[in-house]
Amino acid sequence: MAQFVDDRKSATIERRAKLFRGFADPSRLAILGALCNEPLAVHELVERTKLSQPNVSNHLRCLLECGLVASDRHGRFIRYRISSPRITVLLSDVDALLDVVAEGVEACDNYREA
Amino acid sequence: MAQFVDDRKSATIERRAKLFRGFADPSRLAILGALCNEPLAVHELVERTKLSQPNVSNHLRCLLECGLVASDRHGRFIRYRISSPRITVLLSDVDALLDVVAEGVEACDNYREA
DNA sequence: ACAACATATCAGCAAGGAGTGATATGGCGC
DNA sequence: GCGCCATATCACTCCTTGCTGATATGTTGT
Repeated sequence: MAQFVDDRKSATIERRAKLFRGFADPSRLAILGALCNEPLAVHELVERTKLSQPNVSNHLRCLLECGLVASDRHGRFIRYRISSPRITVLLSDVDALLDVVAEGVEACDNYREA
Repeated sequence: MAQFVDDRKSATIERRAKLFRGFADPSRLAILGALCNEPLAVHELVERTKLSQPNVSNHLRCLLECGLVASDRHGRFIRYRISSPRITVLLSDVDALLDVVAEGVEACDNYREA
């Protein structure tokens, strides 16, 4: 088993932090969750997630740029889809970890509960 | 395969976001990385990570409360350790996902590059 | 060309969250 | 009990980030 990185300034840690940051918002997770179910157009995502259109659009911009989603235009519609099955793996493993620490996470007052 | 959650207000999504938030900081990841290698006392973590003592202490408080780490006092020293192997699994998952999206994540200007 | 529809972008605001320097608290040795 | 060492906490500052309402841009149908 390789050594784990502990240098705050290392590229690995920076990248990891950035990627985790991309998942660390309820609205973002709602969009990803919807897309894990099936590919969807923006207005469909707006409907599913109950988020505002500009908000959804802005999140999608970031997801697209990060390579977490991909898109195809169909006339007026742009359909978005998850770009890698590793995303669903990550969500499952977060849930597995939550099984162990849910109580603590809930009790912790360090991050907002939105 | 179960349905993925897309309701921004659901407890599942809130919890996930909160847990991801706990990993979404380079300093936090540096501490976790060090602890994945071996159990350490605060001053050792300060040394390894090059972070300030109050900073390390504050992060540890949160990690402890969330149940991500556990601690044992040895006289003057309090040694901290990772509480679940699922944490290392999650880090591996993120690395696997980064293999696919590193370029995009790096290019994305949406989150700070610390 | 124009209107309707779908989506992206912009500017501004408010809240969240990380870090620091100083200080408080707890354990140990004499 | 006191001084030293280890660690926790506090108050404040500053930067980051998410969202909104308005507007811009792109596509389609007539």
